[in-house]
Amino acid sequence: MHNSEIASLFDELADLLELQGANAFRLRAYRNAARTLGSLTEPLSELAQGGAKALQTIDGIGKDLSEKLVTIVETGELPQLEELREQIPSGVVMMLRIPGIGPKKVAAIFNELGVTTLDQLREAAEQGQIAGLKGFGAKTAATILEGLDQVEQSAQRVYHADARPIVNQIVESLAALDSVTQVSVAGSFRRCCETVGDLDVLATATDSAQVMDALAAHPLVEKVLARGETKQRVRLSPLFDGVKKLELDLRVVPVESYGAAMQYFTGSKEHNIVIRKRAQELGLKVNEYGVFRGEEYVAGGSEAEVYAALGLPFIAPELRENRREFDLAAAGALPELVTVDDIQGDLHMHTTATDGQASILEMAEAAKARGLKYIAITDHSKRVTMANGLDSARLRAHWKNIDKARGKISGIEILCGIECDILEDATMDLPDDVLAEADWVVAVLHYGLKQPRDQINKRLLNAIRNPHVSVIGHPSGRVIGKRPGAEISFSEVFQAAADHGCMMEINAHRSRLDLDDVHAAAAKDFGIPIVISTDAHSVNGFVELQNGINQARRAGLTTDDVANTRNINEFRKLIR
DNA sequence: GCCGTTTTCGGCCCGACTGTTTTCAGTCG
Repeated sequence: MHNSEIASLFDELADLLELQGANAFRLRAYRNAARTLGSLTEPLSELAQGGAKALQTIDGIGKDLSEKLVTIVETGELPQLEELREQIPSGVVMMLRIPGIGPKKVAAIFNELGVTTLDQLREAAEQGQIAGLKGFGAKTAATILEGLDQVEQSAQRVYHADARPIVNQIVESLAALDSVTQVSVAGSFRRCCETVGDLDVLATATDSAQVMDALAAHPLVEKVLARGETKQRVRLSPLFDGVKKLELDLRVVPVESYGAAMQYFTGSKEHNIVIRKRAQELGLKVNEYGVFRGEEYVAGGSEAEVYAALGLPFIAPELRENRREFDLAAAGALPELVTVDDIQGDLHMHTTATDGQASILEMAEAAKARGLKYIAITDHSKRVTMANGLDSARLRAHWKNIDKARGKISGIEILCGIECDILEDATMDLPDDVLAEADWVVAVLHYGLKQPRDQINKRLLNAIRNPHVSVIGHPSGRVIGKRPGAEISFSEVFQAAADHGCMMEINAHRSRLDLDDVHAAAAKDFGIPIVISTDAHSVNGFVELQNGINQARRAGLTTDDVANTRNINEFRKLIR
């Protein structure tokens, strides 16, 4: 069973226990554990070989949870969970996803009305049974009916890239108001998470009512869900088809609290729990209004002030996940994060030779316009028949065309590359003598991803040991690890890459973001050069670079860690 | 259920908003 599946068992257990009214701190222990397990880079099935004791070295895993983990790994199930599932139908757990309805209300609905499915819930609400329950009323019944419509939607999250234009429009329109002095986005969007569940916007203003009125009247706002003195929650209409309706929280705060509020609402929750504990230890209190010693205001105008009051340097939002930012801060070793402007080359893209939409020259011109100094054209190899992949002869002809294109454009270098499949039998899709002629070889797995872990590992290791392979694309949990039974041993793969001078790619395409932040951070620890590539299939594809940068920053990468921040000559030296 | 330079008990971050109440519990972030 994969780590993320095991993590979701713990999350499910927490949901079920919560419906039974279990101690809140016990629930937190399960949820913390689920979060930690989900972000491990080594398979739990392997770690569990060392027994319960070995698992207890994982933060947040104690005696009880380590024993449960061993049971799960050995038997594939957990008796306690099975038992709870029998007591509480899955439809009841689904009710927890209705906005505005929590465990207490769901438990009441289940226990007092015997409602066990969402359909029954809708019926009960429509017939007035819900409003008749103690502690419930007409409003709650209406909330449930409305929420039921959103349940399916609310499971989705929205790509950062899709939320960006929405955020920009709203922030810009609020910034234009007379009474607004500062406005900015906070939350998971500001932390540059790959996806966002909702949006948080913060403002300082001389007239908070004007700001809230303006937001309510914004063309992107579909409905005001709640409004108070300092806080307004709205539902947005989608900017594109197929993107879910985001909810947005606007908070209007005093100028002296702006930094504290930014810090508070940027999160993450886990980062802030550490912040608040640290404050307590220093005899201080931190909330969204500032840092206080007793009643006395100590800091809060800027985030830097807040961190300084706690004896900390400013920590970049992307790092605020309580992973290792506090250790790095203590060691004075917070990284200076790579930015999108640092990138000089893009090393993964397609043309009309295979499944791209633009010619070599068009891609080169678009890359140049984007400010890039070099690119690698990396069309598919023959195994990818669906994309009209190239065999040796077509590839050599394609490289000749690249050479011709070089003569028609100046100011950008074009490398002759190939995205070569690593076949199911662990050999490469093209012969070594062809790969040897390439400037740049991206080795990837497209097929046979459900093979056993050992075979997947073997394929990756073989590619890494092939001296003609420049970089491994798609190596992370995204493509491989999340497929049951096919997790890879990251330390083995990363160690091999480090030993052989093989790079690792952060694939920036939003829907196949690969080598995510957690794995990129692990790769950095092994000293592997990392390239951030767009996998562009059209001239518009380069905008995706930002997604890769987001992951790189969340991984704590600097310009030194990212190979394609170097100029072409320095970059060539890194290619083995 | 986890954790410990206050270590085997007693803590565990903090506040806003809503609805159903008549002073507060539930939910959310």
